[in-house]
Amino acid sequence: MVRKTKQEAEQTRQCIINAAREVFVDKGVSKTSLEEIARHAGVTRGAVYWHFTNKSDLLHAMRDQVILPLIDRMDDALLVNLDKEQNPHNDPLTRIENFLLCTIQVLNDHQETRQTYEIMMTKCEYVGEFENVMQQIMSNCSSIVDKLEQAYTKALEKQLIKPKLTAAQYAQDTHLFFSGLLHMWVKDTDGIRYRNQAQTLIHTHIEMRRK
Amino acid sequence: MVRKTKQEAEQTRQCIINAAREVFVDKGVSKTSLEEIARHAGVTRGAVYWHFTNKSDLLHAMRDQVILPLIDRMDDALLVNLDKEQNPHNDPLTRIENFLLCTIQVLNDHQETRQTYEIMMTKCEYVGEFENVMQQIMSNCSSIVDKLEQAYTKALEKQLIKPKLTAAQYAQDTHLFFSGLLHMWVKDTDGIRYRNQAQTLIHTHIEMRRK
DNA sequence: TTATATACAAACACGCATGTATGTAAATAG
DNA sequence: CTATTTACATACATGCGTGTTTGTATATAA
Repeated sequence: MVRKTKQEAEQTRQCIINAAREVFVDKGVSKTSLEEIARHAGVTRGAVYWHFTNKSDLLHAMRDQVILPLIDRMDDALLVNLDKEQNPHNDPLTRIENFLLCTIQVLNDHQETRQTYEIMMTKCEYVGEFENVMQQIMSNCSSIVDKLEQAYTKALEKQLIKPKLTAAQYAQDTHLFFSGLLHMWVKDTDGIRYRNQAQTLIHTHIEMRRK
Repeated sequence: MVRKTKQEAEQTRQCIINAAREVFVDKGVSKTSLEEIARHAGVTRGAVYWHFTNKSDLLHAMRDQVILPLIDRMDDALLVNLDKEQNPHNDPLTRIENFLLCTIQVLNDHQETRQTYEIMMTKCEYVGEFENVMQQIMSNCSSIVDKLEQAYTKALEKQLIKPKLTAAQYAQDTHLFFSGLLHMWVKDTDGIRYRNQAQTLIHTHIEMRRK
C-alpha cells in the first residue's frame, strides 16, 4: 500500500465522514456497520478505526461539522450590529425573519447539512454515550432563545410589535415555532406539506407580531 | 409449564409491551435485545415471538396503544359541539388552548404515554420497516392542522381573533408551535426549561391571537 | 541517510442477537 | 372423554458486527 501524506490522510478522514453520512441517512445509524461505511468510502475498517475511536465518535464528528458553523452564523444574523443601522431593511424583526429564512435556505442548498439533520432527527438514538448530545441541543436552544429575546427587546423598544407580551414570551414562542418547523421540514421528504411553503410560514409567523 | 387461559395470555402480551417500553426508554430500541425484554417481563423469547413477529412489530403495537387513543381525544377536544354552546368557557379559542393543555397533561400524568413519546422521538430510528410510520405521523399532523383550522374558522367568525391572517395560517402556526413544544417537553427530562412552564407557553401562544 | 512514526490493510478472536424448529402441558373444542 | 390447539419454554443454527492485534510501506524528522 501507499502511505499517504498528512493532506491525503485528512482527505480520507473527510471521505469516511461523507460515506458515513450517506449510509446513515439510508439505513440509520445503528443498522450500519463500520465495514459498510469503510466500503462506501473505498477504505477498510482499519482506516475508520485509525481516524475515529468508534461509531459514536464518527457520528459526533459528523454532527460537529454541521452544527458548529451554524451556531456561528446565528450570532451574525441575530446580534451583530443590532443597534446600528436604522434603515428599515435591518430592523430587528426583519433580522429575525431573515435568520429563520437563512437557516431553512442552508438546509435547502446544502445537502450535507440536510442529511445530517435528517440523521440527527430521525435516524439515530440518543442513548448511552450519545445522551449528552441531548443536553448540548437543549443548551443550544437556550442560547437561541436568548438571542431571539435580545432582538425582540429591540423590536419592542422601536415599537415594531405590540407591547401586549414580553420579549421573552415572543422569543419562546418563535423558538418553539421554528423548532417545530425544522422537525417538520426535515421529515417532509416529499416537500409537499412544509418544505415548499416554509418561507410563507415564517413570514406569516413574523407578520402576526407586527403592529 | 402451566398453559395459560386466553385472559392470562393477553396479560403476558401486555406485560411484554410494558417491559419493552421500559427497556427501550433506557437503552434505546436497537440496542435492546428481545432476550432482554423477555427477561424483564419474566418470560422467554418464545413468548415474545409468539405474540409478536419481531421487534418492529412489538414497537408498532407499543406505539398504537398510545397514539390511537390520543387521536380519538383530539376529535372530542377540537370538533365535537364546536358550534353549539355559546358560553364563554367553550369558545373555539379556549377549546384550542384546552386541547393543547390536555395533551401536555396526559404526558405529565401518564407515564406510559410519556415514555412512549420519548422512545418515538429520541430512542428509535425511522428506517426500513419503520419508515412508513413517518408517513403516518405526517398525515396525522395534517389532520391536526385541519381540525385546528376548523376551530380557528369559528374563532374568526366570532371575531375572537384579528382577521389579519386566515384560519389556515393561524392553524399552521399553532401546529408548528405545539409540535416544537412537544419535542422540547419530551427532551427536557430535567423539567427546568419547558416542562414546568408548558402551561404558560400555551396560554401565551393563544393570548397572542386574542383581539 | 537512517530511524521512527504514520496511515492504513489484513487477520484474528469473540460475543451476541436473531430466527426457527422442536418439545410440552394444559386449555378448549367437539 | 378425547383430539386438537394454544401458549409458551427450550434448544439449535447461523451470521454479523465489534474491537484489537499485527503487518507494512512510505512520509517525515533528525
